[in-house]
Amino acid sequence: MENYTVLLHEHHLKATPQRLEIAYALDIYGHINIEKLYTILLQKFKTISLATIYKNINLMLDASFIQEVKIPDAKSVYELTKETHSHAICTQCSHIEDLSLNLNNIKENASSATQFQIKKADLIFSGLCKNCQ
Amino acid sequence: MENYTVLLHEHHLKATPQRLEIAYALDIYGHINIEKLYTILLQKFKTISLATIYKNINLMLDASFIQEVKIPDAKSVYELTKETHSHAICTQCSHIEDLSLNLNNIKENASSATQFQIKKADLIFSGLCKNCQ
DNA sequence: CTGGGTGCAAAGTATTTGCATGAAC
DNA sequence: GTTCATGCAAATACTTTGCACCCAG
Repeated sequence: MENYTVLLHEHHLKATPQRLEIAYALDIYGHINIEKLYTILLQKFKTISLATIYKNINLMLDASFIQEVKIPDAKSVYELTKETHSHAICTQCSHIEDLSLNLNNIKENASSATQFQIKKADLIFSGLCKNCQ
Repeated sequence: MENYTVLLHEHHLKATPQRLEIAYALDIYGHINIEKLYTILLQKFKTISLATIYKNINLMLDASFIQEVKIPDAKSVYELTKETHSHAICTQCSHIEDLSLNLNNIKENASSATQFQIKKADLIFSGLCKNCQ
């Protein structure tokens, strides 16, 4: 990833320095929670406020520029919107990894079991990452 | 389900009237958020406080008497601990359904893809329930 | 230039804590 | 009787809002 300005514009968001830095941080770190994002942005913008973070996160969510990932026993983190994928989180070090899994079969099973018209499946694994085992 | 006193004791929790009612409400409704739980308990205990709800929910979570279910774009709900299962939520009416799916295969795939030692998989489907389609 | 973004302060909402009283075991 | 739960009030944490000023397009 490189041109966050274009990416923001594609989502009908103005490319302010603060937003560019949020996009950059999400891209580099992969998954960040509000608190950490604030800490990171503070290094670049000495006077940035949490209100700005929250406003932008909410706008970016509305614009589908980013996605929220709800994690068991932890605060939500945010990531740039990419192809659909699942997550694995380490209960020891909190490291989060993306993974692509084919969920078509399981979606069909769920659909016939529930009679739901299923639109998406959020799947998150918890365990120990390679380093923490 | 019937004897919530025994069930509470099995989890090393005293069987107070408030807790019995929480257990009953969770059993009947299946999945409830804090706010709704408070509303329900208020009918039985005119002076119950939200603090009591929160304290009990946290104790019950610690004791694995109940589980939290994090839902996309909505507040968490709680359910009595049962066999491992997945959830489907209707984006229209918020109805939540439990379903049993065999995730062994997908867990193995995730394990080899991430090198994680996987302990659990939380899977939640979003879509339209039979009534809302 | 103009619409929208930023930062600050304040408000609003959600959750936790301390403590005196009361109930479970 | 002893331990722990309850309910209230207050404190803390989290998130949103209003507004004056400023910047991206």
